[in-house]
Amino acid sequence: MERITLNQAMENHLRAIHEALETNEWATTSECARRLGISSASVTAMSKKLSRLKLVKYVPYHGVQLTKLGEKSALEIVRHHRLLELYLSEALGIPWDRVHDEAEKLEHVLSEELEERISKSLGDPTQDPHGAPIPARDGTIDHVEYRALSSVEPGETVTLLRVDDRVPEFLRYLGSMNLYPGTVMKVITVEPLGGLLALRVCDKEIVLGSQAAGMIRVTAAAKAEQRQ
Amino acid sequence: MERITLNQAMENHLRAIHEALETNEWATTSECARRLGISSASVTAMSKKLSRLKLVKYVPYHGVQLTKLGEKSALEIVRHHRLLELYLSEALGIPWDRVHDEAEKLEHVLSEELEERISKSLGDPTQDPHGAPIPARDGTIDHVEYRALSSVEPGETVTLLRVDDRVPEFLRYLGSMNLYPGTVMKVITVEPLGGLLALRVCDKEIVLGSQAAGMIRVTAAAKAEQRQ
DNA sequence: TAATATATTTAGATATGTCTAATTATTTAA
DNA sequence: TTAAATAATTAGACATATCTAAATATATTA
Ligand SMILES: [Mn+2]
Ligand SMILES: [Mn+2]
Ligand SMILES: [Mn+2]
Ligand SMILES: [Mn+2]
Repeated sequence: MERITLNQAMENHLRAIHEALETNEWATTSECARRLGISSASVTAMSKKLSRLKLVKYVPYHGVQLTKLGEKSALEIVRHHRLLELYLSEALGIPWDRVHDEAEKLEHVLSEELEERISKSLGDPTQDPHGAPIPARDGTIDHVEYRALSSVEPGETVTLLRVDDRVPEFLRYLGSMNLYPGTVMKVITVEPLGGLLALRVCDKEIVLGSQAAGMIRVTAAAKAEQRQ
Repeated sequence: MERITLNQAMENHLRAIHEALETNEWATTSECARRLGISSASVTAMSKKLSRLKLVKYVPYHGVQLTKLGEKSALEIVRHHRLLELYLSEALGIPWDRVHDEAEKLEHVLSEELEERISKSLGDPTQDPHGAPIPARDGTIDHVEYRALSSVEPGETVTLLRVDDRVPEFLRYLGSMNLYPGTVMKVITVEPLGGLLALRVCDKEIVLGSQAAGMIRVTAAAKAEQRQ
């Protein structure tokens, strides 16, 4: 598996593709465009380029999938990104709603030596501040089964495992209610039409909209071990 | 003094100009080209651009000087660069010969918030690992008078104040002899032709070539306070 | 001062990643 | 199954920073 030199644009696209593939079989052009904040035409151009370099399988009008080589390359960036998020949060005290944007810039200029020292100084962690798994040095990554909180039935008790890290206001809102990865919560009621969710967390009642609940991933708490 | 958005190329040029102006009245095209590792033609193009933006005074065939605005902008990058060098060295243990190249990449993606937290965590330092002054938040910077070690007369005792940070092999060599900013040294002899320099440092004798001595800046030790 | 060497600029080209508008393909709804 | 809506691609353009080669200016030497 040959070594390929990636530039910033390629790295951004690869990470976007990787993250799109966490929930879908194909990374569609428009999904990548949305994640990257660029036009679909630009994504198509990059899909062709990455395909030429054997980093993705590109099927016109369907989208892309990562090849083995592309997966490996993407995981290197993802590792950079998530290690940085944790380092910024733990070592420098940057609030969890701002680490994503910082990491997005730093991930491209992190040398392997610096990556290694950051990882060591954090004790080779396996989770970023939002509950996403940090790929290991060797390119392996935990594969956790999640459910969206919005799909949980009333009466169930679940553990918060992971939250979407891209919307600062959302993260600040969660933080204000002390909803972090590891938090155990019981779903009390689900509004039939709007999907409004009432939760009990440590004897306090919290109400979440369906959009917020869709950005929160949990697992069944019965078998779910406490984490963090 | 209006605020200007700089991109990476502009930042690199401004820092190169600033550093060239530490020893010369004009930053010449070829000096900037050498520092940046690009062609003179490219430097000319950027000089025009920076001139149009009122960041430099550009006199064709002579070079550039920083305007007030350009000086302020350059000092922001220099602050990023030197703070990062110190942080990488102190907080992450990266050897002093490798921090320059790392900082060169990181300096462009350091947010003001991150800069501030790094500075705080280091106790708002005023010197980088190579003895260069770190500009303060407000854009002020220490102005120290240096002499090149190569211009010191035999018999004089001087204190090492600052070394060129761009050549890793040179820095490793200095490190192997324990020559760091703050080290006091006595010049024993100077070879008349080659400029070979014999020094006494802590009762050990060290011989330096003229090129190395030219990259080391010192001050007269009689009135020079011990530093670091 | 004139000739030569060196430094700088100009002209023209290239690589890259992005855009908009127009076209084409796919999916959804009637 | 056709028509309409949505998604993706193509074509063509643009901004940017770099390059090389040729032309021109400045500095140095004879
Ligand atoms: Mn993130
Ligand atoms: Mn990024
Ligand atoms: Mn440096
Ligand atoms: Mn740089």
